Amino acid sequence: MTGRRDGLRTREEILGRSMQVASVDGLEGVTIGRLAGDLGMSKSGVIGHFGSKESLQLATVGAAGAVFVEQILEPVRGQEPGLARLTAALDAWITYLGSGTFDGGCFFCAVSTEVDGRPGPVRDSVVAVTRAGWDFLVDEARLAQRLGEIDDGVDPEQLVFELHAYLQEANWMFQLYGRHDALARARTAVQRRLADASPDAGGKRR
Amino acid sequence: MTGRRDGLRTREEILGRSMQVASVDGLEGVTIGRLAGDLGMSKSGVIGHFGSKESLQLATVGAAGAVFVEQILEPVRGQEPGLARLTAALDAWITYLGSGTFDGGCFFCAVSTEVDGRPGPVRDSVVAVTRAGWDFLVDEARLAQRLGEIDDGVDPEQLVFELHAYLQEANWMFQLYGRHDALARARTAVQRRLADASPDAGGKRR
DNA sequence: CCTACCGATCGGTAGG
DNA sequence: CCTACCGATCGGTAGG
Repeated sequence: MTGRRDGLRTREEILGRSMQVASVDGLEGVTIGRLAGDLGMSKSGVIGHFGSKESLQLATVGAAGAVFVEQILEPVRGQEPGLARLTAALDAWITYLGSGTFDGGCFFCAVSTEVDGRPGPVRDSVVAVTRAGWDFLVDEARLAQRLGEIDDGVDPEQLVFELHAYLQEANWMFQLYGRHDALARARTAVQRRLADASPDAGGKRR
Repeated sequence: MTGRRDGLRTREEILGRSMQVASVDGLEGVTIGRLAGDLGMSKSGVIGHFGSKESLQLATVGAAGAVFVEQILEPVRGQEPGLARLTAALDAWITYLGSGTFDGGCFFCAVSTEVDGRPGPVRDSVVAVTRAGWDFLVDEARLAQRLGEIDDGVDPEQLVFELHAYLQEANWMFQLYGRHDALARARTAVQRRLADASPDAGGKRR
């Protein structure tokens, strides 16, 4: 009984460390020997929980997806669907970028550019998780439009393209240049873009 | 005489291959043995031109910076300074993203997220080159504002934050999802943002 | 530019 | 979960 529980706990410790390492050095930087050294265990003890490095990478992506859901999607479940929830999610997303949850900043910003040129299950998994985040934003934007909170002339996909761009740019600028004002710039950009998309703004075509 | 010329040519062949590999698999993916295999030469033949892997990485970043200057900054030198040149540079930048110049898309998009968590000369070099591109955009935006082509209420850094975000998002979406419409979305976003920043648009505060 | 080699580390397995 | 080990590859050097 305690054996199984300890096994699950060790597995989660491995995944926790693996996410941190991947956020800084990418999924290729997650080597079995390094995790073993960091966690004070043997290589076979690490890999035994997953079977192969690819399985470990897939489990790491899944664990990071769960963190994303927990930090951005869960907190906004209580919000009114539509513009209120969209705004709250973007706010939580920017907060997450500066939260220090991962040592290397946004896990998927780091990992998606790493795997985008390497076909295979790991890439497919990263595509699926990031697409879920993207689709969530588009769905809320579409709903907001149907509710009359966003002007009819706006293309929801184009709107999300721009909003998501601010999030990625903020993480890039913060991580590469250490500029803490990047997060404030993203908030400013999001507010401006949503204000322009409101029906009150007269549409502004698109 | 031909000896020195051949040496320089080989060096450029190594750097050309190194840039391609780095755009797909990152600077850590550029291993001496892999380059040697790809180019049909020995490992010592490759590393002899640079002395160490770090020097090879630095030379690769420098070579990619030269490509960036050649494809984006050189073509817009003939444009009128200010808004015309800013617009032309953004246009050339988006064209570069879809040009197939590098197998893995924008070299610096791939490499900057890789090195942002690894202090050292390679990171410093990537910071310097990307900053030069950023500063170029800010300088042109400031000039455009002084010329009355951009409204006085606009913050040039905030404007460039948003414009640069569209460029990065386009590369991200294109590389990860294979969506060719990402480039058109970036053009749409750039046009809309610049139109909103024009004095004719009445400022729109910021 | 080459061959031949160095110690370290890689992912992974055998056997317990 | 461990030790002990495998072949492959890593960055780099010696000597030519």
